Amino acid sequence: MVFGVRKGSNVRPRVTLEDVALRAGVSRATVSRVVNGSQTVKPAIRDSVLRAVKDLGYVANAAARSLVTRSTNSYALVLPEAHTRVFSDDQFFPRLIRGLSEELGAADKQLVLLMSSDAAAHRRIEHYLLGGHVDGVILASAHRGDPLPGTLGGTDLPVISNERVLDNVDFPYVGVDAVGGAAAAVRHLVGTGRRRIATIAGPQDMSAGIDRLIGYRREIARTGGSSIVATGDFTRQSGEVAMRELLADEPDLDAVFVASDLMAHGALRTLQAAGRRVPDDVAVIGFDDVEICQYSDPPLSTIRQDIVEMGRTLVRQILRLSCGEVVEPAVVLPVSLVLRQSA
Amino acid sequence: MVFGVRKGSNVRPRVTLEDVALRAGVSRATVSRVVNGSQTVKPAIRDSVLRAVKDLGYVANAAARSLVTRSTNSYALVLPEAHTRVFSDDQFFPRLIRGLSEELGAADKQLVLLMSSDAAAHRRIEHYLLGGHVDGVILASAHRGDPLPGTLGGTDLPVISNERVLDNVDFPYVGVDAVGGAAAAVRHLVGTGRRRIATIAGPQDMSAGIDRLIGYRREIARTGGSSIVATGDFTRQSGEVAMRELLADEPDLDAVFVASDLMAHGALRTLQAAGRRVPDDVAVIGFDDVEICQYSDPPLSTIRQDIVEMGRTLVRQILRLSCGEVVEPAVVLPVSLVLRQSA
DNA sequence: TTGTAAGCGTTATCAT
DNA sequence: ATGATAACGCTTACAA
Repeated sequence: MVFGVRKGSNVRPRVTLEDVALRAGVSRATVSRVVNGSQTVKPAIRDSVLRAVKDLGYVANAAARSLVTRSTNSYALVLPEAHTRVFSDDQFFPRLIRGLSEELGAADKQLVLLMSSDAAAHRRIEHYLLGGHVDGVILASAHRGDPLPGTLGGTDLPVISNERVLDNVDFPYVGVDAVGGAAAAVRHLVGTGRRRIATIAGPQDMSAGIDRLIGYRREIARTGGSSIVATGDFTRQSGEVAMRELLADEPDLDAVFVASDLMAHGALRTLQAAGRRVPDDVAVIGFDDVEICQYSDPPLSTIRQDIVEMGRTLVRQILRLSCGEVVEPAVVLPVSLVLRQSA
Repeated sequence: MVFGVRKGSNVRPRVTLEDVALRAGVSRATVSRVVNGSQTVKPAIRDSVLRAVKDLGYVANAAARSLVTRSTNSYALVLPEAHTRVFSDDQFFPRLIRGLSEELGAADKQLVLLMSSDAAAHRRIEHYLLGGHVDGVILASAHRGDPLPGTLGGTDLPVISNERVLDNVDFPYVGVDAVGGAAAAVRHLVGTGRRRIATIAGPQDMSAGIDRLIGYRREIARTGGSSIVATGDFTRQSGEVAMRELLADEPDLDAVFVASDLMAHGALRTLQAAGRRVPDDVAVIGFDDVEICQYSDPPLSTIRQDIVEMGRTLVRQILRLSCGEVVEPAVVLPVSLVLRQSA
């Protein structure tokens, strides 16, 4: 209580290795060995050290350790705050975090969250990452044009992404089979007799938007149909608007594959307002399988992707990467069609 | 490229203060001063140092700095992963994170995310926090019975919470006026002529659940009515179930105040299934103002709380706390009644 | 105004 | 199996 407070109110004299060593009557080196689980310490000594540790409530200082080991046991999740999926009720973000957190926790690593909201934030993040705060970086949903990937590319920091490809750099990534999922949706629509199948696509500056459109186009082409596309930004509102456009342009459409459930939810409303029955007049399939699918009217058929698992896999890869291992450039997780009542 | 790889693949020889000093022809101390913005450095020297910094791409090493300053510039957000609000489409979690992230970013601090999922995770977190990794802790939605607050209480780590009161310890907190919000909802119901007003309460082991029930009871008592309560766990499903109970017990109820929008959404479905018209037969008011309120049938009247602002305020307080300042034991943010069509 | 040097709390090398 | 001791990269008295 008499110690100089420099910054913060960390008053109590910190317990160090030295203190433990003194109490246990051994050297600092020995305490360090015990604390780090070395097998070359005589059991008796080990025990007395452990007792001293417990008595004193010793916990190794992170900074000191990290200074010498050159590793922090922390990993950064960088994501663009602007990302509409992050702050809607899309559940992408919570699910991702849950997966990351689970797997990181199992490895006794920590997650630091970096939101790249604006230019200032971007500078801060870059500085932070380069300052050796973390052992690796998980890049989520970076947009095309985002400068960070480029910067990171020139670094020796391990990076993993969930995007198929960023501007010029390409990091190994872990994604879901969006192309396949979209194609499966269209295939189902075709298989159930739909003939004029439109799509509401997502933003075309990120894989989630691009790939789902690719899958749609591919399958439409395969069946000799022609593409009918409107574009939204993954929000409900944009879904409503896009659906109106579609209806105006192609009044005779009988199905829509929508690149996100939220947009599909919006589309459902437009359809209802326009007096079209779903699925009788027009079938709708979304993408993501968020909770609202079960509560919409009618319940929404969709493509399910396992974001929690994606998070876990992302972690497994970055962990390997930061051990110097080489990992597969791409891991693609499967998706599945879940049928409810809208198609 | 010839350097020993110890852990990680951090190969490239790290640029240190020393390197910059050498290049700029000054001492390490001077470089340090420049980097830390000291005003006592001659402009010419300052410039040449800055140039060297840029040329070399120097970024101060976090661990080294933190070792001597005893501060990390990071703050932990601890939240119980079990928390249903975290992984539903409740938006509490994303909004909180957004607020924290914004305000922390403005202060050039970082956020580390700690999910307390199980006992093992809990031990890890405790260890992590005690290891001096962070300058302060933000405790979100700790449940009653959670052991962490107690542990933290015996520490000199600054802690701020969003719960009015934890088991035995009480940290300063930043909350919303849940009691007042619930009371306002009931008051509106009474004011519009409702007479048999029930409630679906949330879990009674956390402030969010407790306070909303208190507000309901208080206002019901004030108007001489009698309480009719069922309890859920903040999920839609529990809302459906609770509403069924209510209907069974009190078939003549004409209004329900529901402690969360998700539960209210569930209740709406039950009501509809039971052939009760909303708001004609029974009025419904929720709590939270999540996005779904605008899309439910009918759109849901609710109590709006500004979680982003709560996050920001939480940060402001923990920042002050970790500077050794004393902060007000409680900051209570206002809520507001937003009327849509369900009441 | 600038430099020198003493730590900060660990881990790791090298003797013993 | 254990103990000195030298880093690790930085900040900060204190001296000049």
